[in-house]
Amino acid sequence: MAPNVSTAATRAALLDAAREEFAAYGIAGARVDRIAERAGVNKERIYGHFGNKEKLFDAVITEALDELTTQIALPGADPAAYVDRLSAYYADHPELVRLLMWEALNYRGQELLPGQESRVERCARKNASLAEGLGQEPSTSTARTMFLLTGLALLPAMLPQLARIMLGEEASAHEDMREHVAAFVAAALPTPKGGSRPR
Amino acid sequence: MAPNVSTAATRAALLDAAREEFAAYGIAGARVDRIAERAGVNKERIYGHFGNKEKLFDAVITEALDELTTQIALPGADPAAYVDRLSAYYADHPELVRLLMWEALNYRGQELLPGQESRVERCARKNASLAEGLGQEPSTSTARTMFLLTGLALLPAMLPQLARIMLGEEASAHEDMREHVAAFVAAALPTPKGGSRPR
DNA sequence: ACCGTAGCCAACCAACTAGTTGGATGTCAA
DNA sequence: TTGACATCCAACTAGTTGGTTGGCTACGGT
Repeated sequence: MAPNVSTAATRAALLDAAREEFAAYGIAGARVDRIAERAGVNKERIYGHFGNKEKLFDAVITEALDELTTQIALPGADPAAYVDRLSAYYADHPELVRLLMWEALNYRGQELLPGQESRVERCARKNASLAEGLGQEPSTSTARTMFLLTGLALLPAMLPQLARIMLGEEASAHEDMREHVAAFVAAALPTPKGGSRPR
Repeated sequence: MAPNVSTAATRAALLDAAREEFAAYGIAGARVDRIAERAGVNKERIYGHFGNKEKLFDAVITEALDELTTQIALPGADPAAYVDRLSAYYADHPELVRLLMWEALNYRGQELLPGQESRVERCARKNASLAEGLGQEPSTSTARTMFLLTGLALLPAMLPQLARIMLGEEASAHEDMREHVAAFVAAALPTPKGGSRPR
């Protein structure tokens, strides 16, 4: 029979609990017992729904990236504005930043990433949008720029300890930092004159 | 009596082994037994020299940052060149990048970081150097720029899985990426005209 | 010669951990 | 009514782990 509401609710509760636990502690540091407890579900259900700890992590990061995609529009004609709203999203969702970091540290170079095909596809669309906004054809160069924009938006949340050392109390002024990042990007990337229209 | 060569050698071997283990697996994922085995030293010596696992990590990252400081000159008048050589250093020492990431993920906001005072001091010197190179006074704004330059140099090694998704095979072209980062920085930051001389 | 100490070791310990097992309950189709 | 199956649970298992302990050896000072 089709899974009923209760099964879907169990799965959702486990994903929510796992997101918090993996964001805080990573894959090796997360505890399966704690995830189950936080979800109010038996530990065996984690294995029933997801198979093992690592597949649970994959499901968590895939879901978090899906949510990002539904909420943040493509770069378009204004990369600085794009970086600004992406920065704001990451500031509001530090768990996604941390999940990407744990994933990066766990990455061994060749194996497929969770949801790889759709992630590649989405990034290609972002690259195309950025290229159009810059009045250029999509290329490796524009993809590198897209990578740097994504990275710049992530940096403040990725390196809070470095921000603290470098900026002291000002490290808490997140909005000022976001403006600084957007200004940096605006200076680095020319806004195209005439021609291209934003979508 | 003063520690003899053998004691210093034990400590050095433990630090080397710990650097590899912590870089690869982080604090929670590292195994004390593996560190001791790799160092060719009894596990109890870790506790004898460092106290506990977390203090060992602190010693490792402090040593790695000390080495960075001895090898990379201050920003000076050419921030793009600075980012280029910093990028090259991080590309050659991915273990430092990873240690900074594990530290970031372990950071809980308020507690002192290992070697905090000297790290703050070094960053203040970098900020002063950058500010002078830009023909400005050191300020929170120049400190934010310094933070972004440091972050840009770190990005490719910090997010290899994202680079892979966004750039495909081109993700392995590290030198091209470094040039792209340096060009991005050169575009974002004006080179001062007249006035300031590089140190 | 003896004593104290530094530095080292093998073995140990108490607690922890991911994953499994045997069984219970509810639902639906025959 | 019965059987099959999905979904759930408490208890368990086999192995892991950070840190400790009791003792050995070498060395230097008295």
